[in-house]
Amino acid sequence: MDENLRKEIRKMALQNAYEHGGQTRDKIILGKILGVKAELRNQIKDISPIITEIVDSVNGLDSELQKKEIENEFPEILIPKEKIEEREGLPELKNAIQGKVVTRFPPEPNGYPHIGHAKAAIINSEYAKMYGGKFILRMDDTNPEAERMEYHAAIKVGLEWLGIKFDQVKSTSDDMKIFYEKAIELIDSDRAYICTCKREDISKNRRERIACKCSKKDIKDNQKNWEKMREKFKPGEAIVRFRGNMEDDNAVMRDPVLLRIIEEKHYTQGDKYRIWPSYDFAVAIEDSIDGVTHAFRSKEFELRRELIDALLDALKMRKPDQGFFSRLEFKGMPISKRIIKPLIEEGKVSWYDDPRLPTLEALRRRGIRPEAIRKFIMSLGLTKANTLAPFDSLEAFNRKIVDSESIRLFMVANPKKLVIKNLTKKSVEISNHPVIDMGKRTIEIDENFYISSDDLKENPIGTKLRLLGIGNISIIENNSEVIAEYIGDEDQSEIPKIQWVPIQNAHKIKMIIPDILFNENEEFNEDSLKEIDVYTEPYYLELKDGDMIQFVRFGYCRKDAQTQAIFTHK
RNA sequence: GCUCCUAUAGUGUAGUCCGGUUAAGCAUGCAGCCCUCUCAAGGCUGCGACCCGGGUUCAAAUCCCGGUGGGAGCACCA
Repeated sequence: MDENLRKEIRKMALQNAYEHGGQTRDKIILGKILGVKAELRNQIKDISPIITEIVDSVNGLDSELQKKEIENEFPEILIPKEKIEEREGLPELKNAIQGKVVTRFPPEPNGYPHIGHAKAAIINSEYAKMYGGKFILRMDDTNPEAERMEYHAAIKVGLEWLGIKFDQVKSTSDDMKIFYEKAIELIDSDRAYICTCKREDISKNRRERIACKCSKKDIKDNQKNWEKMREKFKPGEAIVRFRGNMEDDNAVMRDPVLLRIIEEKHYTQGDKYRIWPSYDFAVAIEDSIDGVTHAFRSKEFELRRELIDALLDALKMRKPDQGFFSRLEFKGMPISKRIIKPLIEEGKVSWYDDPRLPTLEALRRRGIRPEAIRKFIMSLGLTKANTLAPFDSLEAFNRKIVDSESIRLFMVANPKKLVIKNLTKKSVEISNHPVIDMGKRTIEIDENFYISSDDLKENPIGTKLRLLGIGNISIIENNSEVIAEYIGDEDQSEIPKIQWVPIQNAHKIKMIIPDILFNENEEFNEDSLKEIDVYTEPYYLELKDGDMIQFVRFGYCRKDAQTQAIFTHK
């Protein structure tokens, strides 16, 4: 046993003892030394007793002696350990070549974009950015019954607001001719057949893993029926099915639908087509021909991975790598149209931009910044575990961004009139931000103010308050209005500091305070939107709509209009 | 019912593939202190976790087996 090794072990033992109250353990030291010197792993029997001996010896010293030895022999131990550097951003991709990664975000234009869309768009776009690759926005519009131009536009606006840049924008419906070619190819090679069974029967057979009679038809029949699908068959009478495996454990593989007849007018293609590809068929082909190398989507699609691979194999087309992530939803904030739509119809929620909703438009109105959303989503990582993120977390990111650009203003809720008897000041100058130079504003004052009754004790007579920027007062009367006397400017830190608004030029606004829509028991929260009348300084009128404000001692708000502000967060 | 995915502090995650260098890292939250004419931001300190049970191994959050909890799919929606 060479001396250097003994010394190294002793150093480790001392360090570990030092970090753990003067005691260490041989198993831990063994693990540590094997971690550093992998070559010792086949000599465990030899070094174990030595480690035990050294550890015992170190444990036998009192901490003073340990420290002395460290100082003399291994002073480097005393230097605080450097923090382990955390990986920035998303985990590395498999099979990714710098400059050759292509990702895509394929939303269906059937609703307003929300935080879930943001997650998919951000993850895919970050990967393209990370590898210097290409990022595609593809409107996945293969169900004419659901797609609308209004949604298409809203999605683009939302993504633009998020600051997501695309190298290419397209629609799945641009490639209808290709879907037809590929469908014919599958029919001609007997990898697909036309099924004319009833919808319920198909579903039942699928559940029971039974093949239907249509799957036994020969290629010629299928080719004939394909032609009939183009005009003669009515919607629902015939579909193209992939020959998968009716007995597969993965139900998705049980002869899935590839194309079906829909006669609804499409929002961009009109009535040019009546046979439309299903999601699986369209995505498989699109990702392949678009050159997508890595396709990430939420995990409810996980079982489709096998189908998409099988489809592309049958067509001898290139396959992308597929990845999945958990859906993102906030506690008490529904994401699905199924839940939001009735709320709007019942008038419980005003519209898709209601600040209680997790739509991008609502988040924007509420004062959440795109950069906060990006950081937040990146902080969630690529996990497949269910995420029910607390809104707190997003707020924390947002607060840090918004703090440096929010002007500090005074605002009084639950106002109570205050008269200061002996105040001679006619105006005060107050700085717009405590650390950043955002200028100052002058507020004209007289002896009449609003202060918040929240800042008054039950029996406030005799209490002292400091009106921020003005000075100290002592309360002498508390009836319908509070009467106080001015007692000087001295900064006495034990006096509570409060904000105020001069009555003579107070500006009344409506403060909207959004809260979660559904409580723990998933019942609608009747108090989810509070609207209170509050008074602000007149300076509020000089701000632009959309500006962020921090009302001192209240929280961050976004100016929504001259007479209305929305509470963002504390 | 069948199939798949998933499980780390109050919450969200890193680490898990390839067992040891971390008696588990970060953020948020909470508590305290500093700074400050805000209950903000910033700085510092503290609190707090490997779902359960077996097994393999000198060594398991990590590998294996068996449970349990949560989610998803079984559409002519995507």
